[in-house]
Amino acid sequence: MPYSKAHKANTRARIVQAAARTFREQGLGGARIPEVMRQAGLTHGGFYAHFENKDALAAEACLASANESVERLVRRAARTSPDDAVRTIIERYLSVQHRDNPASGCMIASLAGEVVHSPAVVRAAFTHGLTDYVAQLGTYLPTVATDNSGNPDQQTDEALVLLAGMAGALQLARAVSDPGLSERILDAARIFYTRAFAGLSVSSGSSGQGRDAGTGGQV
Amino acid sequence: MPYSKAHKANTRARIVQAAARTFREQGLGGARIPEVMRQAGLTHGGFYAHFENKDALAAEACLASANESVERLVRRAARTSPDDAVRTIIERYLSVQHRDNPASGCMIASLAGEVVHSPAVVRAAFTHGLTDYVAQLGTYLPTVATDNSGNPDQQTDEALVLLAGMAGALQLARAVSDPGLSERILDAARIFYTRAFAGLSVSSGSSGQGRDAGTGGQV
DNA sequence: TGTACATCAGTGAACGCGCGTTCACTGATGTAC
DNA sequence: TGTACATCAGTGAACGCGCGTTCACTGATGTAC
Repeated sequence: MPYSKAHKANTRARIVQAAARTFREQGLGGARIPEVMRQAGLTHGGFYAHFENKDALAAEACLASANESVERLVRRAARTSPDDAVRTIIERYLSVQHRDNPASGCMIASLAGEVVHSPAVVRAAFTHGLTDYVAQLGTYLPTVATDNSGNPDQQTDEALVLLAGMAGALQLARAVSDPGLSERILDAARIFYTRAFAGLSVSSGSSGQGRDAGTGGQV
Repeated sequence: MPYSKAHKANTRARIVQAAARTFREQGLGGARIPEVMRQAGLTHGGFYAHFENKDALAAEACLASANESVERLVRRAARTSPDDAVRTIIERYLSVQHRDNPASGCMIASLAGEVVHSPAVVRAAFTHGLTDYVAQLGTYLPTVATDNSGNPDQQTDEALVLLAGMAGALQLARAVSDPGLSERILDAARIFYTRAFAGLSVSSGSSGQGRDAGTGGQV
């Protein structure tokens, strides 16, 4: 019985954490296994003692990233007044910090485009992570933005729209090569979604709010 | 002087068209040059007589796809009453047909996620294409959804938000492995953006409207 | 308590496939005579 | 007008790199005696 069971589990967790960051930063295709292992303080050969293949790791990374974001949502909401929760979430999501720090950011925005071309394991994990995130996000929404048809799942619908909209805007802000356009996308989307989902008070100003140095655009 | 100049230009155009479809369908990383050339009725060796490398082709494909979409926007708007233009655009964009036919669909939704990791040529072309598309989309917007601060570029801001939101929703609808969730994303987003950008009348019903067979989700 | 042993997490060289790219060749075409 | 020729678009075999994956090995650890 060499090493404790905890030791291997610990190592595995380190690999998943490294993968969660690297995949978000480099994409599913761009991230390389040797790089992930190096980030976890290991060499590439040991990888297959922990995972079946790269796709299996990608799947776990999706779930880990989503959990990370959900927990951050919960922690952040606990600190603010309920009314401010949505506004704060939107402002953080559509901030320059989030745009510039994909490694610690929302995995939906980072991976959605590539997941379409990924095998079932990855897509299933992505779907699961997205569902969790949306469920949590929905709990902060006022349930007034879309309609009043009495649909009990309305909060989820709104959360889906908000998440999709923010993720789309963040992606475009990252993709575009014109810095002015990039900020413009963030600003316009921030103002629009704040108004639509967080009541009427809009904080104007360009990409503001979190411009202080910090842990960087974490969502 | 073998062959006419028109002959080579013609071939080149065929390659770009094939690339525009293949890149949108398979992604920038997933599309392979031999496959593109085969789609254009050629073999892979001839490729470098027309383009410097794969990235140069990707850049041209971005522009071609964007032009295709802009022209479709213009043609479609010319057929409907001005008030219905936005509604029609939103309903088409967020349709099951568009989701299931990326090859002829919006290149923003298909490529945004990968463009982030692409070299400058591709990002520049993507940015250019996006700018053109947004400019055209802006001309159909009523300029009432965001604010009334008198900003002369407000239509562009709104178009950016609308495009980002729709592209994000379409991407998620494609990425998710649960068909029910996929349709739900499209439905929720369609209702939301129609309400926000095309006045009050909402066409409910699930993913409806364009369910007839057709040329397939072209945007 | 100390020591030999069995286990297996982790190492790093090597393999092999896929794909972008190159290159020597071919054959279809327009021009010159 | 017909024919030889020069050009170069297009062919397809081959190259080479990157990266996922494999594998023989090592050495750190917990257990048995």
